[in-house]
Amino acid sequence: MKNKPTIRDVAAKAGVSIATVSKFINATQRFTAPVERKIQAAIDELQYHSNPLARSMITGKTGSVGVAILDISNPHFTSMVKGANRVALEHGYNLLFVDTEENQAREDELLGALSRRVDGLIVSSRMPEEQMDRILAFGKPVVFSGRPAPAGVPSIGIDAYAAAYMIGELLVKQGHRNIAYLGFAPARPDMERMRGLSECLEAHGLSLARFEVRGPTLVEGERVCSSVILRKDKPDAVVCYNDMVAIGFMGVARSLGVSIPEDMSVVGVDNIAFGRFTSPALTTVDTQSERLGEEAMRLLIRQIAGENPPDIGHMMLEPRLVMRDSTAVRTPVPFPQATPPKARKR
Amino acid sequence: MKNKPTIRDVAAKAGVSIATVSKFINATQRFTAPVERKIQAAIDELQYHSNPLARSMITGKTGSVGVAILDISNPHFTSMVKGANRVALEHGYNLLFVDTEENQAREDELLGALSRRVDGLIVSSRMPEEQMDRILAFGKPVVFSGRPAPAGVPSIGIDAYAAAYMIGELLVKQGHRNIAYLGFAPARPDMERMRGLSECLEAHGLSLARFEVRGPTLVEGERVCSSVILRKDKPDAVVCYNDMVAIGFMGVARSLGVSIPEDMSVVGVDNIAFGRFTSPALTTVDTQSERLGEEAMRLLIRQIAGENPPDIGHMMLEPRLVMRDSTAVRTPVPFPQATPPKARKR
DNA sequence: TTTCCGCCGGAAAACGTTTACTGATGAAAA
DNA sequence: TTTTCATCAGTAAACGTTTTCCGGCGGAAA
Repeated sequence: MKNKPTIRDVAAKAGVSIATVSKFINATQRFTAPVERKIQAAIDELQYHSNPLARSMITGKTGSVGVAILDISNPHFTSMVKGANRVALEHGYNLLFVDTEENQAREDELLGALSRRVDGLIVSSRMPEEQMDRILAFGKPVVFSGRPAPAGVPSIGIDAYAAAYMIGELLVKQGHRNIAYLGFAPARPDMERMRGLSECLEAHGLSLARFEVRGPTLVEGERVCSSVILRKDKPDAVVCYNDMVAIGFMGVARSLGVSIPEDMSVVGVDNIAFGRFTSPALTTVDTQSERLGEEAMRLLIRQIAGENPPDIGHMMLEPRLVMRDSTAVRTPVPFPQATPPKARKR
Repeated sequence: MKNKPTIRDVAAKAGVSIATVSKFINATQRFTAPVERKIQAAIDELQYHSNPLARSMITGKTGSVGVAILDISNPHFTSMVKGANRVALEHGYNLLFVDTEENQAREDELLGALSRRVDGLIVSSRMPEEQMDRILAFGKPVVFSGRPAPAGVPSIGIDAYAAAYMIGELLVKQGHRNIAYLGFAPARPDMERMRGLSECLEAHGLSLARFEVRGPTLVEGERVCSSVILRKDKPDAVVCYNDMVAIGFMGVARSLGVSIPEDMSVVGVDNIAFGRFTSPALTTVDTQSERLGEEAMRLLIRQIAGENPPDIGHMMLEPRLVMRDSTAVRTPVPFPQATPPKARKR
């Protein structure tokens, strides 16, 4: 009485075999009306729900997909998850998610545990290279989302290089001459952003100052702020790894008496919803977080359905500049202070 | 070669029986050194990981817990999830989560699917009353978090009444006389907030204006803003269902030329991280989101471990006022405009 | 009336484990 | 040397399904 009813209970109550019940439930064969009626009645009465574990054992399908994200408290990722969740649901899949920030060391273990519980995996966390083979040995379809993927693995992301270049162009055009980047070293997506930015500046004969944050978080943005503001050659614009860093940065910048954008322009990346509500509202680059999740899930589901990975390949979303109020045009200083124009070419 | 190795493969390679391998893996029995060595070698070589589904079928334990949350894009919930995730991990559980906002209609179905996949469930979404019996029939331990629970089900939450009362006291003490509440009707947690606020105001001889938002979101806060600002008898303070609503509200209030807190005070509930970065910084009540998740998970795990629900019962976290800059003291208007003092007592 | 075929429903194997239960082996106790 | 007993390893049943195969039944065709 206490225990969940099994298919056997239903079969007994309906007076048919378990095979018949199974086939009825899965609509894999039709039966005569009285039989179907009896089965349905038994199911209703017992409140029977088939055991997904047992089903999965047989079919090899679980009906869930895993999502490994870096940090669930970052709105960029929650948007992604929301997008992914929506299309997963549309296709009858559930989401099983792992916040890798918390785990790190246990990631390996988690992956192992996950591998039999899901039909596929979306990896959105940055991850040490050595973990890659683990992923590739995952044995199930994998899609990388918002981060560079190893060769042969379908992936989707935004063009981080283009995004950064775009920002660079904007800032230079606005007359900024002393631009700093707040990012973190080890991750490759960061490399792309930085490369785009510095190559853009180079093209304009400028160079890029660099400050390191240890993570894409509000508190890191706050932490790093004082060092960039107290720098002897204070930048007139900072571009941040993402909106979180930017928002954190702006918060303490203001409390330190630096007014944005008058004294310094700030731009972020991601276009999280809260960027509209800071003061000043944050200029940023939209990375289409939700769409990223949606497309990643579509890619994954197509793979699960058995389509050839080769013709799926890599998908690149176009970034879009979102102009708000944290950047302002400068009357550019024609040349660095106390240095004759010629010297700049040295 | 393509297929995942099974325990049988390991047993064959090690030259022992599958029972021996199983017992070795689960450390449920010791074996002689050479045997253990052979098994370990076989496992390493084959990269064997036991199939959690098959294990679950036998043991009846899944090693995962489900979390049903209302809306993953609300930082309050992500904090909760983060807390829950942390202690789940500590106890060797994984998190399986469901964003009920997206589902609504399918919630029933999801619950059914979930029930065999998890060892317990944390319910944090508001949910139609009729779903309750479904939950109670879940057959696995359930904890309600941050929302009222049916009798007999362990739960944890903050004292919403106290929180609201606290806010009321603050506003009245600051000299506000025309206070409005932005909430939504059907949910019970909302009722508690509203009751606390209105009873507090009543105690001071004031009454509460009420505006309806359709959800605890930024956009709802934005949407409702104009109607409260354009109201003939414009409130001098609004308390919002949560920080999301408050932040949205403040955003459009500013763009409509209402300056906060000079023209109007605003206070939220939850103390999400972004509240520090709006301008003005948001006065709010801390609901200990992360702790809420942690404690909910502890409660759940204790239940799963077989402790008696009765002596677990209900847990209530104390709210804490977080004073920031979106509220200001008013020089109270001694009596409503154009109305003689006596009339107020009517 | 016989033959054939399509439809309905059941028997049983399989999925990959865990876990009684059972034997066998050797060492310690008698 | 025999008995006892703990220790080590294996056999087989069970978990709740899906799915293949197969037999039986009835009606249509001959």
